Amino acid sequence: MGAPKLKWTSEEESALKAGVVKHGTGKWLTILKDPEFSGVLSLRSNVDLKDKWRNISVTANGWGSREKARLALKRSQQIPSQEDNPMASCKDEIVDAEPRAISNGTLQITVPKRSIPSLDNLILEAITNLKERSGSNKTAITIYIKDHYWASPNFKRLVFAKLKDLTSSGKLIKVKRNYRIAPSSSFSDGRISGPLKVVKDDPKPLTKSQIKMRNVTAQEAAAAAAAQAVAEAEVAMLEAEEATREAEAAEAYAEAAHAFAEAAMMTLKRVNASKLQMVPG
DNA sequence: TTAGGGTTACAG
DNA sequence: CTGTAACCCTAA
Repeated sequence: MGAPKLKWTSEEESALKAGVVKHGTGKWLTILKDPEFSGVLSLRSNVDLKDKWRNISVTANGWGSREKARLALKRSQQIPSQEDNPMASCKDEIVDAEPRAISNGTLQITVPKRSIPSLDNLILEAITNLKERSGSNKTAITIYIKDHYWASPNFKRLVFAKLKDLTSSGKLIKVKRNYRIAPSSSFSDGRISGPLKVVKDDPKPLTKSQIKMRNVTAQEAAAAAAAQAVAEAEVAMLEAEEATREAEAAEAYAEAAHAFAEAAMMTLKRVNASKLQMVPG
């Protein structure tokens, strides 16, 4: 709630988030030196970035490792009246959908370090992290993903189409106006609707000493770009699918979308392959 | 250089 | 006074 010292502007926050998405959590100095963000973050240090990210994580999540420590501290400080009443008997409808997807320890956003963040997983992550007892609505899900990842002009439509698809495929349950994760559905597969399949390709056997930092960074950036291309290809295909029901002339469009998706995948593969060759001095 | 504990400054 | 966000200090 506070707006104390040198408050962070939304611009700075955005830059930070973008930087994390691009370089991954931790690389604060890398993010800071990135010409793309150095302008906005020129007044911040790497430590500031780290701290800010921590704060963002805590507030966005509701329960970071910091809040626990805080509460523990408070408890020992105000030991008085510790009647302790951990919710006598929570009659609240038991919240199912245990956040199984979040077991990263630091949980947090899934940075495109190795895996490709498909829209499916993004949506699941949004619902899981939002922890809405009665499910999350479209708006909340959209905002979540928008805030933590990227924003495309047709993003809203994208999510809507995807949500619809997931609901009809039984992965999500639509209750009234909210979406919940299907009880008996381990979502964590890498499946993507339609014929397109995410290549979990991950062979990362390279020894650290063999890769130049610069190359790794470039690779990750390219992978992120490719992932977005794939996501957009998904949208195109979904929209094509819907269009097919109304107009049969959409076949060409669907084919184009498919071709685009394949092109994106090839780009990804090329990137991964090229990194094996890049071992300059 | 980064992660985390701790402290300060400000809002409610 | 309490909670929170920015800032500080230090071990690894």
